[in-house]
Amino acid sequence: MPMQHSSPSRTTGRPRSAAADEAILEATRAALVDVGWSKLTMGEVATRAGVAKTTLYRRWAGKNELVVDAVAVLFDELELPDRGSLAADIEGVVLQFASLLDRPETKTALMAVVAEATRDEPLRERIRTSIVERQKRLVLVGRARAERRGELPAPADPCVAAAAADLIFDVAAGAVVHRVLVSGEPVDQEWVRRFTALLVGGLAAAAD
Amino acid sequence: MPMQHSSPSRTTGRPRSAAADEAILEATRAALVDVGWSKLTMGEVATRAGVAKTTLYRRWAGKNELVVDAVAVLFDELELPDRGSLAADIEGVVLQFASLLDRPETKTALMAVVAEATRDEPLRERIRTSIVERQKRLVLVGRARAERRGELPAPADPCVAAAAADLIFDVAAGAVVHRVLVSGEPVDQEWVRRFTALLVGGLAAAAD
Amino acid sequence: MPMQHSSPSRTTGRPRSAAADEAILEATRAALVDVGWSKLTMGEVATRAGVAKTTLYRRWAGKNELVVDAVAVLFDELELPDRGSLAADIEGVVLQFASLLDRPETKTALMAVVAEATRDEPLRERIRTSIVERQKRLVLVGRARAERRGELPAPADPCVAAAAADLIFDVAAGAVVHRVLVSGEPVDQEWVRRFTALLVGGLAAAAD
Amino acid sequence: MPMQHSSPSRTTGRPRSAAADEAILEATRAALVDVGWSKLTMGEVATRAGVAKTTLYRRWAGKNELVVDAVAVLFDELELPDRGSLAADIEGVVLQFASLLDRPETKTALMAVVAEATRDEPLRERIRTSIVERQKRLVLVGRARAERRGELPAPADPCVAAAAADLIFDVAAGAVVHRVLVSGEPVDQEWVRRFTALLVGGLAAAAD
DNA sequence: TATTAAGCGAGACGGTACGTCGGGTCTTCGG
DNA sequence: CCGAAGACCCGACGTACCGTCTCGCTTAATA
Repeated sequence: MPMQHSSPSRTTGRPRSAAADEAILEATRAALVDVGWSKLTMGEVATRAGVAKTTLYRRWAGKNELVVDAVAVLFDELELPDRGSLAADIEGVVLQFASLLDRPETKTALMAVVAEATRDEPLRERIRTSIVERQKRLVLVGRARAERRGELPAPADPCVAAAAADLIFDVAAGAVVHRVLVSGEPVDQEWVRRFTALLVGGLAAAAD
Repeated sequence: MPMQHSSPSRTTGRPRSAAADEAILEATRAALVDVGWSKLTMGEVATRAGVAKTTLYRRWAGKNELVVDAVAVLFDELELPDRGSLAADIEGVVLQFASLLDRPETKTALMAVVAEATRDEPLRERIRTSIVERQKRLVLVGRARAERRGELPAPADPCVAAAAADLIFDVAAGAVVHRVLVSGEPVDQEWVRRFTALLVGGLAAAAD
Repeated sequence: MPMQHSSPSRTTGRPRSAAADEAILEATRAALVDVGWSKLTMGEVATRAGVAKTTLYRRWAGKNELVVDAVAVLFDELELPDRGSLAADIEGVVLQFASLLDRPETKTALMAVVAEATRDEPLRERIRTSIVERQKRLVLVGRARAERRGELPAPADPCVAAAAADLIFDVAAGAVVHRVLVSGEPVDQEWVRRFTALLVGGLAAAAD
Repeated sequence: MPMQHSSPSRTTGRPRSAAADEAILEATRAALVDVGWSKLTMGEVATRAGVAKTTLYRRWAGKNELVVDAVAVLFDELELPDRGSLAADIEGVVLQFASLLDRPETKTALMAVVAEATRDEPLRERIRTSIVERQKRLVLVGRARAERRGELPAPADPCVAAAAADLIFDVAAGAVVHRVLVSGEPVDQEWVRRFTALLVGGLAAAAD
């Protein structure tokens, strides 16, 4: 997962330590918690992981890529259990997402790598595949479930459906991120309730 | 505006050059366009501004503070002319905001300083007062206008009104930011139309 | 004494404070004792003297010139009372000179300004007139006294006499300076006795 | 020779470049010639040597230590070939020493580091072992040779002998240094002849 | 089993930027 | 015109990380 090797698969020589990989990612997360993104150094990560700097650079191109990989796994925790209604599903996942964003390692890292990505297309792609697309899947699952429940009509055009899913994703994820990181206000029960009402109401209105 | 002086206003000694201030901020914006946030150096800014590094440090504590001030003024361009309806007002301001975020100096800087701010309370406060609060005002203006037009009911409780404004702000700003910087998709006429429909529908539903 | 003014003598305007001059030199000596030559700064001297940096630069061209003037006055303390014999005179003045060199302000400053002077002819001249020539006078006085006593013959040629005085001066001053600053050994009674014996013996032998 | 390593000899890691050492010292001497001591900068030396500043600081604590090492090697050139008599030996070595002191790199550096050493005991020690002691050896060699020739009596007490050697060293080195650097007069054939006469006369007188 | 190609730790390397300090100059005000 | 205060430009400081490079050593798959 870390880096595409020059040779798609070597066979000779000593294989890379699998243990080192996880130690490095773990050390990266720990360092993010302790010192934050901007004071995170490759040397520090290497030391914490009990590994030489060379080993880091053999696997990741730099700090950006390393941190994306270290943080990406955290976003796999997000789940969408069936809570019985569209509103309940939304409230559940929004709370989950907000509490994930509140963790120090994601809080300090996420916006930073996004900022770096504005001038780095490969990084942008990596973020998209490692983090963004995995969350967007939740929107599709939730939508399908709501349709099955009859809460939302099935879209006529699959292309329109995709655009709608993108919109919902940007609105939901964007609102939470903005609330937490920019406004700096808590995503509490009350806010989630109001946000969900707004979103469900908008979806219903748009469906007419 | 740059830095609070130790004494609110000294009288002795040579006064600080007012011209330098603007030259520095302008140089900062130009450098952001050319090299982006992470490769922006204080030395480079000083050179571009025709100023000594010490002059920068005398006025700003570091790169973060400098960039916030340099970028903040751009957000004052946002306006909310009366376009005749709530939907038209929202579409107008969202398009404005999106095109502002698309400028290279804001695109590269905004997320970066927000990321830094997660570990720096004074910086967070500076961002809030210099950038965030100025935008939030637009929400209040738009809401009042919609109420005057009869598109939205006047809220019973001013406290509830404030929370609603905050929510709308986080949703609108967050959605645009996420669309542009995270999803990396354009905020075009079509997307704005769909987003506005969702938001207006949600507001109408919530008002009932 | 400090600096030759651009106009040999002005008449209009506020005259320079005479008190400032002495305060600055005194502050310079004090700072030399505290921090030594290489960490001595003009700003520090100005602060200690309760004077603005501008005032320093109006009177001295730089650190070198200031320190020469500050230290020069100390060399005026050297005296050559008649101790009854050439050897006693030499012993007396050598001890005086050594104890002067042992003072922290001279110890740290003297070699430093001499070093600077190797690439700065005006400074070399200033050192010569302010410090060196004043000591050389002692040699002439001592020689004349020894001749009056009949310990040394009067030189036939005044030109030869001058060269002899220069030689004695370089030998005496050089030996003490080298002993104190380079060898780092004390100039005690015993050493002075041995040195004087060597010098007087040499003079006597050369006189034959 | 440059700096005592923390571990007397490491085994792991990339070894220090031996070539860099000589390049740095050579660059230091060249820079001394061109710009003198007080305008000599570590950055300039690094650039001239084609080396990073960090490499300098990894090996030497600062400018003082670096310059001592750079200049010390020049003093190894001094030799004391047998010229047949004590006076001839002295004249020879004094001329050698004077011409060494006349070289721009020593002239500007020697007094400077001695001045610095007045407030820096480790530096003083470094100067002593790297420069001073090596010259003092010449005195011992010359003395022994003179005794063998019968020009000087063998000293009864070895302790007295050492003190005498120290005295001669301070007188000879001090006189030359003072003549060249303080008085700023040339050490020509004539001066050397007169000085040697004085010294040999003094030694003879003291031996009685 | 021996070879061998790569991985690995350590740490020196050439760089770039940092934030600070001091130098010497200037610009203001008040005396 | 002097003097204080302090901002100004400049250049050097010594440090921190960067990402790369040598070292000597392990380690496992292949021959």
